[in-house]
Amino acid sequence: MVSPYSHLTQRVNNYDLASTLNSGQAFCWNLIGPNEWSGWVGRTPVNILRGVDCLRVSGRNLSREAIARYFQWDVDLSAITGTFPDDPSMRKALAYAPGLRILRQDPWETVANFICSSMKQIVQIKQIHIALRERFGVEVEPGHHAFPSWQQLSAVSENELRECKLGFRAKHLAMAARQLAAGEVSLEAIESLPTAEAREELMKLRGVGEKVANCVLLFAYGRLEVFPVDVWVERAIRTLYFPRARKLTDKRLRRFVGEYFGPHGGYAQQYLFHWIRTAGGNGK
DNA sequence: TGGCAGGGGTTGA
DNA sequence: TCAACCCCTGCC
Repeated sequence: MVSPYSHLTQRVNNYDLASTLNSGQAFCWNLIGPNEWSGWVGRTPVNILRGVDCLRVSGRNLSREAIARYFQWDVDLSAITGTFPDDPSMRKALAYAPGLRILRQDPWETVANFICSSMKQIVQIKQIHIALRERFGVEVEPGHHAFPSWQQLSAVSENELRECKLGFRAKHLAMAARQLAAGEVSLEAIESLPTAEAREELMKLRGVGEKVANCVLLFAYGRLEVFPVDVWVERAIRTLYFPRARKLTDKRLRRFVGEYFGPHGGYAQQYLFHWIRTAGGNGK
């Protein structure tokens, strides 16, 4: 039986869909027309269109609740950005993409994506993501393969994963899937843990260090205070906030970002990262 | 067209 | 603290 194709329309203001889908937090979205993207919410393939004052989502068997949660369109963005520190760089980053949101993605898909992200650029991460879907995912609609679950990937060999251009990350992903299958870590249980303990649990997974764990906490578990520091952000923080510091240890930098950027530091980080990466940090 | 450097990180010694 | 891990992209 073919499930019904439907549309959902949500009135929004201050939602920058392009920046949100193109800011290195999700890897399953493709631009298919002016202001229109094709991608996934969990195991549901959807298209989303940015209208003048609304978002229009189309797909089969849409759940408004699941879509709203993924796109976080009910979130009061000004209440979040209002807690950001008021300094020249932060103001420029905010002005550059004022409606940028942090999505709420599936934990396993996020773990897998970020295990694959190490030493890779966004284009390459997307290629790996697509290869994993097409090779191992279930075809839920003609031509649309859902991202493979950890149950599915736990039965896949390291060599088969290597064929998806994972390189040395193949071993990490295969082992992480097997650890989940063996019950060593529960992604569901992490939902209710305090952030520090949740991070420790995630870091038990092979291929998940502090940076990847922080990305998963921020993009999948909604821990908006968590501030992942990668080489882009590190460079940006050093240039923007410590231009004259010859010696700024990693420890001091981490303490600074944890304290300075406040209760939604992860959100602030996403604005800075997107601005630095796409505008070069010069406020274009 | 080919050679080379370097990349959004983790692991293990 | 640091090399090793794969291999793709961008640049010359």
